[in-house]
Amino acid sequence: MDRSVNRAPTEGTVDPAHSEEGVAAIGHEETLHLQRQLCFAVHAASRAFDALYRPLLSELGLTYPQYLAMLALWEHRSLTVTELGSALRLDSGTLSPLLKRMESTGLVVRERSRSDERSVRVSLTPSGAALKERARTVPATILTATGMAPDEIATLRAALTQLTAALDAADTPGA
Amino acid sequence: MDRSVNRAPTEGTVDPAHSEEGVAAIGHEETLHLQRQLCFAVHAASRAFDALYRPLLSELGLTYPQYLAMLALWEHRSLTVTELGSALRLDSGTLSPLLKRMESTGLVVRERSRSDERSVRVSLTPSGAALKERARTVPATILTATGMAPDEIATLRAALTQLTAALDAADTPGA
DNA sequence: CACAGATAGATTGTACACAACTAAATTTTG
DNA sequence: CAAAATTTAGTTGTGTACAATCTATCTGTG
Repeated sequence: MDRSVNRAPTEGTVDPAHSEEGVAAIGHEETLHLQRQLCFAVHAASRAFDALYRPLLSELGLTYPQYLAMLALWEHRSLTVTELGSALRLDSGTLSPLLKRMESTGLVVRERSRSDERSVRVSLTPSGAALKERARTVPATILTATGMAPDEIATLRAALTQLTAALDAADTPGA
Repeated sequence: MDRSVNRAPTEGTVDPAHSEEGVAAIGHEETLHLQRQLCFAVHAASRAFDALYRPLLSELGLTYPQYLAMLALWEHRSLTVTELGSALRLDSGTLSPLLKRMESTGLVVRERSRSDERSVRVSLTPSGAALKERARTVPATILTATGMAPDEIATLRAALTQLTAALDAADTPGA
């Protein structure tokens, strides 16, 4: 099948929006429309980012989640699995195999902490640290692709960060 | 490990932002900071949505991507796999197994078109159509959780839709 | 009609992502 | 200090998600 998936539905096979912005009266039952869902817009943007990053990162031998992990490690040099999970919002079920793959490609090393044998410290190898230089061109490429000005990006990022915090809070009623 | 992942890093183990909004001078090399990446904010929001929807949809016997597929089908009653892929921005490698699972749970039926034996039409079963009634409460629950006003949501959704279109365009230089 | 090319889905392989569970180590408590 | 509770990673199972590839079918051209 078509490998370029379904980019830019310029010729909507399924008519993308019934009226684009009917923000006003939503009296009856239009709340279950796909194009009206904020969650879908977020989901679609996330996958579009992934598709754009994929070929760039492939040259560096990284997947997109691995790139996010490297961003955290380039900043902190060394983190425990829990700290990395906290930064990336990922749990051990995702991180354990991801870090194992990154260790097998020589970007990081994992070693049990001597002071607390429960924790595993993930550290950059020289090779992993050196990769930062090759990654420097990535952000500018992505920035250009967004077609947005830096302040617009900052605004959007802030809105999303706040949204995420609100969703988290709603998801943890008690705590 | 902790199953509640790493929600609300209220007590930043890895200090979430070095200065929150240093939108101004980014002269040197701060472009590779995790918290500065719009892509990460989008990615995090997407996963936060998924976590919030999960328990709600679980009661309906749906996963989040399956819910999105149902939204499209509740609107159109019946779609080919390609049309559904176009609406959801998913390819056949994802949709084939997903639809097979939905068929096994009795929500949809799949049948080869007589007019074009290559295409497969996905249609709601009575059970799948009836599920819409039980799903009606979902959007309001999510809306409340966002803590946003409807017009704020519309604005954010529009910004994300535009961003997605820009990323798609950049990803398809020629076409 | 023959046949090259295009199209529709399915399949295979790799990589997230999370729930549920397990094992091991540490901390808290009585 | 010993038992209970907590914390830290890892493992297993299910479900996306996409690239690459495959088969079947259809379409266009001569």
